[in-house]
Amino acid sequence: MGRAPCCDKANVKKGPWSPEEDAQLKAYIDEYGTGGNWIALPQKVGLKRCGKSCRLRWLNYLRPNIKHGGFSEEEDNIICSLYISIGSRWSVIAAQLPGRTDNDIKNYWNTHLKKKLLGRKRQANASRYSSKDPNEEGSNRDSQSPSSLSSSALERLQLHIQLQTLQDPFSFYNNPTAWPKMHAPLLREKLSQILRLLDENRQSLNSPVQSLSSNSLPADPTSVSLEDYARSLVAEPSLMPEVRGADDGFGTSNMEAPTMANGDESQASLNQSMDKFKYCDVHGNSLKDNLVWWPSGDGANMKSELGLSWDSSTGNVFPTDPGMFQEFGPVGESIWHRSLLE
DNA sequence: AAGCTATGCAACCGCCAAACG
DNA sequence: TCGTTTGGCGGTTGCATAGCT
Repeated sequence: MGRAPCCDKANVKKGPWSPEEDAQLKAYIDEYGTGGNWIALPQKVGLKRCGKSCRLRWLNYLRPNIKHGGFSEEEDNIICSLYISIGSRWSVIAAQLPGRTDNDIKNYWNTHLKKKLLGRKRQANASRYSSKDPNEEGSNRDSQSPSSLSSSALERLQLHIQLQTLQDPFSFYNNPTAWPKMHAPLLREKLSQILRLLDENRQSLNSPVQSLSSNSLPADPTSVSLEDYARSLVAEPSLMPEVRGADDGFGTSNMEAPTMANGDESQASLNQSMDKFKYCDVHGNSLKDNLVWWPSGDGANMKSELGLSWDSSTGNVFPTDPGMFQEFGPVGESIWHRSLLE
């Protein structure tokens, strides 16, 4: 038996709010406030609405100083940065953008920013795969399979790598101050996890997709390149810049430039694989010239609220708390993963 | 002009955790 | 301590509209 509903659904109006209802609710709250009890509010106001519905309407639409649409580039940058750092915590992100609601930001991310950043093809792939086959029902939900990956986490990882590469694929070799944009050991560990799961899933699904070293490649060239890049980093730890500072590796202090691998056939190989996708979105469209994602302004006010560190020299945000990346664990199947299996 | 598809967004649903008795 | 209520949140749905064929 489930929990009791918050209101009598049979006697509650649903759907879009009329201007009259808006006016009624607004007038009441302006005069008396919410009274600290949303459930009781509709009755006081004289509305046949669920208390939750009133709350949502007030917070997302009627509340003073709400902005709708017209997101600025700076707001775009903040949303992208925070999404990559903390994921879909829309209320936290909204708290950094005065006048914006979590719902608005969520919608804006889903309908604009995600596409802008990741491109449209992957969206199409994702929807094509989503639960068409009854045997796959729920397979794209994070909670279904303990041995697969969170789509949100992987999406963030993909964005992170993509954005890093977008800025300068070899910044961590050439510019000590630019490193780390992501904690290297953690990144390597998570990449290993992802790649292992990709392999496991390919085997278990008997996928026709060949290994990446073969001539038969999946349809999405950039995903291939990302995977290729990831494999290079995992297979050749000397290519992965090491953090040699005295702290936990998440701060910006005491970082030294990573050691270059000597030799370097392996680096040449890495260069080659990275060249395949740098400056491209998932379709291979060039991004370099028309996108700048990291805020150039002062992000200091976000640090304390979010547990983030902000490297003002590079404009990158990363967590001071290692647990912030716990979602990279194997908790769900990814869209990225699915596109690789095509 | 009609039908179809894609897109954007408001609103709903259900879960979770805090507050409360 | 436990059960219930409520607020808050993120994910999802469904409708209106735009754009395309």
